Amino acid sequence: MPEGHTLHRLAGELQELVGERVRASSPQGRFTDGARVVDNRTVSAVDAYGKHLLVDLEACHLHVHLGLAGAMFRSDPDGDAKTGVRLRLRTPRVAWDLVAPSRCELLDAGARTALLARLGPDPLRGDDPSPVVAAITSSERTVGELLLDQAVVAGIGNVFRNEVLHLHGIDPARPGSSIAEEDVRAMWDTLTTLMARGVVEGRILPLETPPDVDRSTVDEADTRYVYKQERCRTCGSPVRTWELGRRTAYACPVCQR
DNA sequence: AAGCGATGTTCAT
DNA sequence: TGAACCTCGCTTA
Repeated sequence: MPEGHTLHRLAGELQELVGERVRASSPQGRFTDGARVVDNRTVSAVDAYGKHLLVDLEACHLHVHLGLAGAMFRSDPDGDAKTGVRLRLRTPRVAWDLVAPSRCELLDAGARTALLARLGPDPLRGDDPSPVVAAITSSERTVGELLLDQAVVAGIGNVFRNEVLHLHGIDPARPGSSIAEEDVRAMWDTLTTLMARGVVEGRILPLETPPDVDRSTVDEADTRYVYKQERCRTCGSPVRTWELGRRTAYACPVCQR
């Protein structure tokens, strides 16, 4: 499921379409008009910004947001698409199928610019974290809410926010203004590391893995410190859960202050 | 078979 | 603040 690392990984895989003329279709029928516009255009660029995927086809911009349930997968260009496929992009060599997106739309240049303008710095784009530091340390909103606000930081989802706050011993309920600048910068660095690893591995794993553990055999669900855990994996205390920023916050009342 | 929640966001009230 | 929407898989009946 998609946080920023999923989209950046996907954008990397989709580079194989750059320079290719693609056939576009909407087997599901819910993007028929858009597919008609895109059909037979050449892909000029594919990029991820936070959780947003942008596919530029000449003067046309395709915007995809996977939401909670969306996915894109590579498939056989000669086989039939599954019925639920919103958009299929096909070359003679490969087909890419988009399923269950929350957004799949065409943007003009102005709308594309406006979309990017409302996103904060993205740890996976090598952005300057200074605006994040300023936004968090000047806000009375909780740091847990701020980390999920895509205008503050782009690409963070509920796993990364809860895990990074735990790794830095910070209670999600603290106001942003109570967080030291160096702590925000340190969290940014952790996010950069964790998310980059997520791009490579295709899933979210914890910061540390014992040296004797083969990471490929690790069950992803068992590797978080607090997210969806009964007990804190650092100290064993029961994990506290509550609603914060419209999502479930998970935190250790002992480790996180 | 039905219900619900989920690594998400937008729109209506 | 609540509902809606995208889909699927797990839980409950």
